Amino acid sequence: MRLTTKGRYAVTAMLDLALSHERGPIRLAAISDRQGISLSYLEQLFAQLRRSELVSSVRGPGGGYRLGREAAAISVAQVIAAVNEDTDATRCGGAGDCQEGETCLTHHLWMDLSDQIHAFLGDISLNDLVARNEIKMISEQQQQRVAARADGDNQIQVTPV
Amino acid sequence: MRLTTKGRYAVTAMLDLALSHERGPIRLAAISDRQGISLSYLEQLFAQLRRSELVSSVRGPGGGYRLGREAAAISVAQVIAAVNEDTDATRCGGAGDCQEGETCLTHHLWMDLSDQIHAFLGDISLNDLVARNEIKMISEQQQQRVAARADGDNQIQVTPV
DNA sequence: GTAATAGTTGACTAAAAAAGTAGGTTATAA
DNA sequence: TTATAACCTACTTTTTTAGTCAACTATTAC
Repeated sequence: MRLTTKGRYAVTAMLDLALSHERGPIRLAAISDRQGISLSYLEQLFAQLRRSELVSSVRGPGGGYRLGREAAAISVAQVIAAVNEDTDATRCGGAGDCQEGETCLTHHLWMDLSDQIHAFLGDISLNDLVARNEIKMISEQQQQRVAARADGDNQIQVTPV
Repeated sequence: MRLTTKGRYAVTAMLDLALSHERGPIRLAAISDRQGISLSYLEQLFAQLRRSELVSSVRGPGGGYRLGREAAAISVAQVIAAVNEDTDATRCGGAGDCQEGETCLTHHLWMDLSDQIHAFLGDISLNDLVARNEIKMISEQQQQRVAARADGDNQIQVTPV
């Protein structure tokens, strides 16, 4: 079982996509700015997300990424699984051959825990997250911060959305 | 968030203690044999478990480890916490300063997940595990295997308990 | 008192994974 | 035809895991 920055980044990036998907394809550079994730790292993650068909891409100028299907049909568990973070808590991957081919003493405990985590993460869709008030507020603050930063850096007036 | 062999070993070893605690202090070497965990590694884990007062030790011949308090009063969550596996799913440890001092987009999601895992693992005591039938059966098989191994290796007749 | 037992401690190591970097290639819209 | 942005591969650094090793101390039994 591991849940690290990688899985968290993937979910955060997907949520960013979900929040702004009506604005057409979203550039990874924009996600990088808003979420503070390195562009190169995002590229790696999105390669995996694409293979799992959770996103689709548009190349060239004006291009970027879209959600592969509606936000209500993408669960947090699917996003985490796509970047190879296994939410399985057992050592044996559920096979029960944890200790020299036999079942280890705590196998059933980890199975139960895995089920819990799966049930929890599998039941939350990106749409559910988009609807949450805390998330809406954080998203707005992030957009303002990015706009302010562009303003200060380049003296370019950014048109508010 | 991480749950690895370390935490699993700790819980397994503590459960082994709980299963045989009426036989007096248990040597780590015996746990090592039954559970297939390296003795040196067990020593490290038990040093941490001792600091958290989850076990007490008896030195010298006939010595070993005992549970620090009754099995019903030790939760799986406490054991895992004792060996430094944090069941916290956030990056910030719950502080909410995940992204350059601000709260990241998915902070609340990971907080909720942490709560779920904590609630689940905190509610299961070693005693609960001891009472489970699958675990009783696995424990018996392990004892038989160890006895058979000693028999074959040394031609020593082991007195059954 | 001496030997055996069993916990106690700390330093060290190999392997794996995570996290991030760097540099180039390809498709496409303007 | 040029700028853009996805795509891809290889590499590096850092952290963590999962151990090993060696020496030390307390206690019991003879």
